[in-house]
Amino acid sequence: MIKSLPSRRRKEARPQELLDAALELFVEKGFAASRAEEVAVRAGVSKGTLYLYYPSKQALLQAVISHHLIDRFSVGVAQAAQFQGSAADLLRSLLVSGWQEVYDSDAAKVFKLVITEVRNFPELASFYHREVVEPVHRQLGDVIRRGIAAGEFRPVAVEHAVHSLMLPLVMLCLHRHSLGACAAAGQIDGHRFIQAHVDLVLAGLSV
Amino acid sequence: MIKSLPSRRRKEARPQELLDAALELFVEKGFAASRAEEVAVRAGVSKGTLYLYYPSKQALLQAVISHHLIDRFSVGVAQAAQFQGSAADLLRSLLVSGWQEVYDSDAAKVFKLVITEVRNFPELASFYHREVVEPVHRQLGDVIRRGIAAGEFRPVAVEHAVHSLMLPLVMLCLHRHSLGACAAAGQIDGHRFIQAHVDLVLAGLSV
Amino acid sequence: MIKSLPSRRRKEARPQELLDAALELFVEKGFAASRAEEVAVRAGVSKGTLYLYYPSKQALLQAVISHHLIDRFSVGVAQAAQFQGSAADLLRSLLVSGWQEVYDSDAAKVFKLVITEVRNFPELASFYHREVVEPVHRQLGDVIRRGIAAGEFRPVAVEHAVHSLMLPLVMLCLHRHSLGACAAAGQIDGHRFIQAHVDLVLAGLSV
Amino acid sequence: MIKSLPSRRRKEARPQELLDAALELFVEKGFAASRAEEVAVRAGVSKGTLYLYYPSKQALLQAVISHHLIDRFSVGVAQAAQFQGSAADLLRSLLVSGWQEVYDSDAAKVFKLVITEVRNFPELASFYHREVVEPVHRQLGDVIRRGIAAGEFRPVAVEHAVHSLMLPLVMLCLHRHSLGACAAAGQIDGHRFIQAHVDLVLAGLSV
DNA sequence: CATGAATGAGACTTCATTCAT
DNA sequence: AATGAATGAAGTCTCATTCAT
Repeated sequence: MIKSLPSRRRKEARPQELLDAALELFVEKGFAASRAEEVAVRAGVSKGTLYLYYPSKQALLQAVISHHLIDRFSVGVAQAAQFQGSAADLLRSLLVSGWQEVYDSDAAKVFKLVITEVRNFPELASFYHREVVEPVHRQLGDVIRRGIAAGEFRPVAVEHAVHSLMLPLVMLCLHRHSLGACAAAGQIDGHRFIQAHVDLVLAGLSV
Repeated sequence: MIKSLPSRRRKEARPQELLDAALELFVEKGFAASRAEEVAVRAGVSKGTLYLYYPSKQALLQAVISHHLIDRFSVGVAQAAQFQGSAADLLRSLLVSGWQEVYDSDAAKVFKLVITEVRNFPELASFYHREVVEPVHRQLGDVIRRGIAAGEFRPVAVEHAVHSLMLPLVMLCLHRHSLGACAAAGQIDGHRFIQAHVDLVLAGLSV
Repeated sequence: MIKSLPSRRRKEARPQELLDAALELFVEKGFAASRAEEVAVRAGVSKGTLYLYYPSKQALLQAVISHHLIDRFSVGVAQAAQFQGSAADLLRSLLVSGWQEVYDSDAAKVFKLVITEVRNFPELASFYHREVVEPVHRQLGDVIRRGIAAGEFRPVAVEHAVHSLMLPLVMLCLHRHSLGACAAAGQIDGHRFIQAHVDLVLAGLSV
Repeated sequence: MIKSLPSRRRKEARPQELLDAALELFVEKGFAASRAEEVAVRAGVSKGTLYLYYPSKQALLQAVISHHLIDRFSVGVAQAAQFQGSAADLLRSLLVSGWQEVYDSDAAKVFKLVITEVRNFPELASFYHREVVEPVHRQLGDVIRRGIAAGEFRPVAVEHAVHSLMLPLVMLCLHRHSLGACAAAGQIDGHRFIQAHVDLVLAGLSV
């Protein structure tokens, strides 16, 4: 077998390569329908090696999800606090380029994985809530509240407005890795939709 | 074993009972992690009886999905065509109570199932697109175009507006049967959100 | 369902129809690979009806074999005893037309069935030996011994000579219902071979 | 568990051990009535290991038959061509010791297996015909034709004479592994019968 | 008598996990 | 550390047999 990298370097990269392979496969086939051996093969190692790094298939799933979600959505709160412009500009700044990036990243895959597997692994629910839902809602909710207080937005129900902003963005990620991955389904131009959607909701929010 | 109904009557109900049990279980655990025998037990029959009605576990999945989606979303087009009021009123009429009902129905579960399983059963993609995406998009798109033509709505990109309306409603259904089913996750008041979301987007659409 | 015969008559014929269907199917697929229901269907009755006549699939097998072998090969001994011609003529008379008939009959199928199933149902061995091997060997052995005593045949080992006569005839029956039933295999003209074979062996026996 | 051999060595022997166990069991019980696990146990491995080497029970059957028949009967043709003695001597040389060996070998079991299973696996028919029937018939037919041409044999129908020679030898193999394996059945002294049979038929062939 | 829906033991096959090398 | 042969629990599906109608 050809190894293009020195084995020291490969060894250190193993856990990451396994996580990548696992994420890809779990999103593609679902956790239960994915074979541990295929994860290993995609990562370029043998079945046994997988078990050197992760004690079980389930532990691998949890590592995959933790790895991609921890600390990813809890940043930027401080940055938002000191933003100078309007609430609408801040939301645009936070959401458009931020979620275009998410949409293209592995985090989009992780959303699919969480939605798909959370009922079999309920501990994922609190983890996901703590690492994703909570920080994002706190941040966006604060900005919307600030906009309402400043007379920039209509006095809407903040929680619902946050959901109106966010649910389509999450759904877009899910779609990309479920129906959107199938030739027979309609495609969505994600980047353009994110822009259009944020614009539309902001128009609805403004006085 | 107690049999409260004559077997003739039971027999006719079997396929439906099996479909109901299968939908419930597949949504709960995912298709691959669900055991055929548990579907049978939930339907109150034995393993063998399941195979009397469906030749394989996969055929059962397909029957579940077909049963709930066929013809459900292709109705109401004619009704919309002759609607007299404003485009906004028509959209509200179509979406709010319509999707509150969907949200409470088995169709919501089927959305979860389709998103979860479509990559393992790609034929679901074209089926879902034909039975759900296509009719809904055609209908909503037409109403929005009518609103734009009448000067009631701003000239937005119609496809994106449809997605802004629909993706959160679908995501809401998915959420109900994934994270929303877990105690540890945040809950969403679906009915109120549907109302608030449609209102918000319509506000964003109006001139 | 159309019943072309009065049900009284059909009822009386049931056991025979079931035996015929079972023989055909067991020879075609083997006992273990044959389904009880298919026997019933071929006999034109339902699965349940089969069990009204035979208590189990194995009982059906035993009935099939008994029915076709009992008393079929133990006849003709007396007839042979009073035959006037040469031993060779007697053998020709007994074997040629007699085994051409066997070759065309259900008995040929039963040979296949016995050979195929005897190791799973050892009681078949003694039954077959008593009803077929013993009578045939006694009869043919006697004729050969008479021919040797009369100076018509060379003093060969009688048991081996009987086998030289009989084994190809039995093998011919087996072939008809195994390889011979497959298009891809070579065919044997059974009737002509029986004639030629008996002639050849009798030539070998004669002084 | 005691493992007397290094696993490398064991591994290489696995396929052969499985083939041997499968042949034995399939001949004993028939293919359909044999359980894959019992094949594995007889080969000293677990159920799963069987599937490491053969992808299905049916593939195992085909491997068993191929393994024992391929190239076994297509040899010796050249040897026969340059034989110097009489046709009768050549036939005796080819058949007597040759088939005594076959009779004692696994090939005898394979004959039983082919006859028993060919109607469920029709691809066996062409395989058997190509690997066994064709080479043997060509070879024996040539020798008989040579004997007739040399005036050593009577001008008999060659194909029938070949069958008169061969069918009893094949039947003898079948018998050994069906009725002959049952205590309740009559036994045949195979080696002596082969000798006697070839002598008898050659006597019948000679002018 | 006849039916065929229902059952559940049992067979094939898969695959997560272990462990000797 | 890495491998991959081996295991056996578990899952899908079949089918002989039963029994209510």
